[in-house]
Amino acid sequence: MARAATTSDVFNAIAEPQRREILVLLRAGERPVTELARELGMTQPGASKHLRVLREVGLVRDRKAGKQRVYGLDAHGLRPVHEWAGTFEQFWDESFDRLDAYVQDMKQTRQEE
Amino acid sequence: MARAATTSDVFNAIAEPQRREILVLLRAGERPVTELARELGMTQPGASKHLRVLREVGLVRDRKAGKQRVYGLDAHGLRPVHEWAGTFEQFWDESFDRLDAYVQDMKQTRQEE
DNA sequence: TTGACGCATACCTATATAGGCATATGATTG
DNA sequence: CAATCATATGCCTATATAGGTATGCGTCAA
Repeated sequence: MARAATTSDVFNAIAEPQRREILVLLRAGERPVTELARELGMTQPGASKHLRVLREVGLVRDRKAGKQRVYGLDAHGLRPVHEWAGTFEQFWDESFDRLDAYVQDMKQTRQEE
Repeated sequence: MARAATTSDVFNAIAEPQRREILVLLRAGERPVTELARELGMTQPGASKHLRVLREVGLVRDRKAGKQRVYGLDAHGLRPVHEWAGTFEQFWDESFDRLDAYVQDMKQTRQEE
């Protein structure tokens, strides 16, 4: 099997650096495709493709504005990411003393089996 | 070009659902490979491969314990993910930056799906 | 030393991109 | 209607997996 589709979920969608850049740019406001492409130094088709992925997972939405199609941020879908990573918060501040203690525990437990 | 390598950064590493499951499991304590594989219903080589990716981006550490190799969590690398997603926090609760009512309607519609 | 056990790797296959380029699609204007 | 601008897509290539299977390697017990 290949890697999971980027359209399958938000975690895959934001795995791409350029897509994260797009989201950051859109934080400052809506933008048409060409402007996004220009600001990020990518081709127009390239920008459109990334925007499509972001749209399919619901991180951006588009709105027609004359000849242009304006993309805007919908960061709602990033909340699960934030919360998921947040569940590990207690582990990244502490020293590993605690973990090491746990390790010793496991070691003993196994030896006693 | 193909997609960026999973080993390139944490965002790519956690894009894989099974790897996220591994991290969640390790939150409860260290575990040898075989036990992880059993608990997650994957083959031993499969678990080893995912663990390798996680190790290369620094999300897990391994320690030899006799015949076994025990893997432990090092969630430190998840902090950037949490913080990055957090920079969008102001956008997922309240009204959108400069998006109009039309956008709000779209938001509600999608949330109801 | 010989097995047995636990794990990492090599190898192979199918798949999903990311990108570049050409072109179809839509909308706007003269 | 024709020309033009703004985007989206189709097509093609090279690459990076995710998984499965077989196997090599190191460790421990008898």
